[in-house]
Amino acid sequence: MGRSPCCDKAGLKKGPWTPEEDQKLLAYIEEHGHGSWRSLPEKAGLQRCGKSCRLRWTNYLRPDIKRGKFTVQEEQTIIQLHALLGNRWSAIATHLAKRTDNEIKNYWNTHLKKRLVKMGIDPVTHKHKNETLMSSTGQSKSAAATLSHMAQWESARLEAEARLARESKLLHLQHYQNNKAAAPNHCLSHKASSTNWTKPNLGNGDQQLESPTSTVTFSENHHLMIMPSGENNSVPNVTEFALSSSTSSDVKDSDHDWMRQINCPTEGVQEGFTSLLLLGDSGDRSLSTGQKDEETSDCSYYEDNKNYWNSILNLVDSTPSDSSTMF
DNA sequence: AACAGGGTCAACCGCAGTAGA
DNA sequence: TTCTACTGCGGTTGACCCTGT
Repeated sequence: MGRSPCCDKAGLKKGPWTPEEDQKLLAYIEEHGHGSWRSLPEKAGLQRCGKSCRLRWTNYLRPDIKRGKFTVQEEQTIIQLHALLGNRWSAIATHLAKRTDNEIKNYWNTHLKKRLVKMGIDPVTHKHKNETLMSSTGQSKSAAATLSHMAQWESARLEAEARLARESKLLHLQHYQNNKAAAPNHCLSHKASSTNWTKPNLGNGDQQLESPTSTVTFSENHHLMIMPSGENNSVPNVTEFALSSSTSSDVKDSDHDWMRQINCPTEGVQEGFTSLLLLGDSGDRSLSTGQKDEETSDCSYYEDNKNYWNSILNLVDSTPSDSSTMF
């Protein structure tokens, strides 16, 4: 596995990009597409390595990037997806419209992680510090195993979906580049159009991307939703894809039933752990509403944990209650 | 006004995975 | 099968900015 030596070359510039460099890169990609990143700098007249150009493009210059403050919904999405996926920023980024993995990673490290720590929640496990003490009981153990199983399954599904989204994005970009000559369009006013991804206007500020397998709705004000796409699906849907992948080959139909049971609506799900977390930094909150005595706390922790994961699954689960097509 | 310390974020580094010869 | 070239990803760094003293 030879590692790319591109950045070791002498004479290549490092550090912050100048507006002139940005302009060169932007102009070149608009004109030719990025093609091979390695050869791009030379062709574009940049004294940079290809890697640096790619990073600048993907994290800053790309037209479909939203900058500025994260909304509460975005924060919630990040926290919930992080609980499910861990530090897989690119996978998380596929579920946040117009945010880059780098931006999400930075935001997590500088804001969200600290907030969790401040509240006594382990940012890695997303468990309240007290929860560790409860883990020795049988019920908690089985609950933990159940939740872990659930998380693994969802993780595999999301991973597959993220991969699919990436592929579609690529196709979309290629299509965009191919169409550029016919219909010149400034990069920064780029409008999504592709045979694989469409972006209908929902008229309420929401943006929707439709992949061949599912429709991902992004909203400033609403939870992320993934819905089965229209009737003309010639490609297996995301869930089927995930289920057929090696990472989730052990998930059988019985697991789906099991998932359904676990995922049945629970009172207070929408006000789960994360929502409470986001509502304020008031610090000394308990996991459940009200005070718990010692005898009931174990059960309550289990309930809270279940609610937490349910809220996560509500977020990522594309399954409307009656959509038998998904399973 | 000057300095120190902390926070933020763009950019870099290096590993891992993959495609193709 | 092996090697090389290349891309993608996550962790880390460091310059810049802000705030408090």
